[in-house]
Amino acid sequence: MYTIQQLANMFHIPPSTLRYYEEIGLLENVARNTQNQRVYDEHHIARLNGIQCFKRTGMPISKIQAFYKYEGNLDQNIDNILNLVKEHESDIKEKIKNLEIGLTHIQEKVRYYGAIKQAIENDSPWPS
Amino acid sequence: MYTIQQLANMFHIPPSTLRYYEEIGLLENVARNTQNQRVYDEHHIARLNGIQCFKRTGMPISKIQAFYKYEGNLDQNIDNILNLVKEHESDIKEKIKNLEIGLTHIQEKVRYYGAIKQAIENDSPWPS
DNA sequence: ATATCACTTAAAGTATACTTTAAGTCAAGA
DNA sequence: TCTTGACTTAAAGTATACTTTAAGTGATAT
Repeated sequence: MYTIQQLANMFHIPPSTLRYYEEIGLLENVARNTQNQRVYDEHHIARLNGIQCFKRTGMPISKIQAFYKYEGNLDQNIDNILNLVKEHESDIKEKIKNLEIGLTHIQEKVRYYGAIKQAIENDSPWPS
Repeated sequence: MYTIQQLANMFHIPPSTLRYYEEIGLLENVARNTQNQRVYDEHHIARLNGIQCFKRTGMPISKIQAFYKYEGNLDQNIDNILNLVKEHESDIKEKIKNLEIGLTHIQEKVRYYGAIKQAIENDSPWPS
């Protein structure tokens, strides 16, 4: 049993984000204590781990919502959920490819400006 | 010499985005014809290639702006620009790492739900 | 008793990066 | 001449994903 602040610390997100995730249906069945304060459990920990995995890889909220909607009724949605994760797999691979192409260009720029810096420093080595 | 529509086609972006980039200073010195219409040249082609490289790797507009600001006065900003590109290099590497970690998790899910799908199909192979 | 703290809500606000709209100009084709 | 098409502007609107604010509740600390 966890308070909203404990979960916030655990996942390095503000409490407001946890309320927001609940509001949009990403966190479900959040219990309340006698003071009407949210009480989370292991299910929410697991769910948040999943959410953070999806978010780290750039899955939009709408798709994360769809994923957990399908998860809640897996028998009827096994094809949907399989398509969703496969599609996200390709998305990630494409993102990695783009980043790798971009990385080599950026590294060229690092070398290029590094060389210019050297040239400038050699041009006036002892500022008189 | 290119019209806004030609550049838009070339870079697969709407003309409004080209106007927007000019408005925020990413595209500079755009000439006008007698009809007051924008006329772009090879410098803008080169600049847009650079911008798209930065954008593909997730560099925020504010940083792209800073890059070209430094580029315009390189002598005074060689350290700034070198820091900027090196920082972006690390950003890209971290993004790739995150995506690769996420990818293995997603691939586990693909296998997991694939197995479930098989199980469901074997459970009722001939719907009577 | 009172202040403080951790929570609660609904609604409005923020950041980023465009995109759309409305109103207008200019030149060429029917 | 009139319409069409490609452009122009400034301003408002959109999408995504939160974040902040304002007002309030209830338990604990002084």
